[in-house]
Amino acid sequence: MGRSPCCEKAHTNKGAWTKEEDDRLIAYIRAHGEGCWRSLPKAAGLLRCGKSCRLRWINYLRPDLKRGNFTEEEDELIIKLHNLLGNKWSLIAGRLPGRTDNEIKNYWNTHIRRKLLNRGIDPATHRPINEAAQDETTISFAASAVKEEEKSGVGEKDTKRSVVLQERCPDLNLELTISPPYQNQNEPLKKTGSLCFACSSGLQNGKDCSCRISSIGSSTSGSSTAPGYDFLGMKSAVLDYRSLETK
DNA sequence: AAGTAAAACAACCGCAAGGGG
DNA sequence: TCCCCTTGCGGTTGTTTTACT
Repeated sequence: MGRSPCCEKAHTNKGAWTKEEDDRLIAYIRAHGEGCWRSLPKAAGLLRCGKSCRLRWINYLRPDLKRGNFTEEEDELIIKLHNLLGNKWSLIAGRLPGRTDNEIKNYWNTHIRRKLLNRGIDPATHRPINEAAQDETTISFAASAVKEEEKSGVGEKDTKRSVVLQERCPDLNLELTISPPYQNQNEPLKKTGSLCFACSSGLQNGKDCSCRISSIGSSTSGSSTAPGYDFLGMKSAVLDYRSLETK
């Protein structure tokens, strides 16, 4: 027994929306507000399924949407957030007013991935490509999860998914203790090739670069007593993440 | 101008989480 | 506590547009 379909497929339109359908949907939501997507199509006189209406509204018709090209600032913000959150497009979208998760996802796949690759950065791990390929011992959030999936080949999809989530968003996991990858604490950061959040995002020497700070021995970071505290930029990243609002 | 490839965008599908009965 | 329903999310596919030969 499968679940019942979300709608009567035989009597629903699919594909591109017409102007008339858009108008109907807008008019209905203006009059009644969002919500009750399942019953909305019938009430609004649309031959669409509720999911389709919701998607159309959220991704295209919402009045607060900011259409047009992404700015350089938005680009960098998306990269940072993706580094932090992984493919949590809705969370990323929550930090970009007027942008939708779908829009950001598409933009990532068509523009930013290539941009990072051009910078020599693996878009999945946000680490330099050659380093990711060579350094098998260093933890790489996304890459390690993928490797684990490939290795195991077992159907424990959920387990794997949660592993990925835990590793990418350590702050969410209240059980695990987060440990930075092994790193000789006496060795200067430069020598080990570890990068701060900014550098791993391709923003070498940018204003967010903490490598520089670490390397000149900033006392504010307490780097001598807490090496690795700035692990992949999580010092700032965690703070950022905690301020995120869920939709 | 026509054909083809690549890029960009919109929409669909399946799954999971959360809430209510 | 369990089951069902609704909603939301992320991955993927399909279609349209643009660039190139």
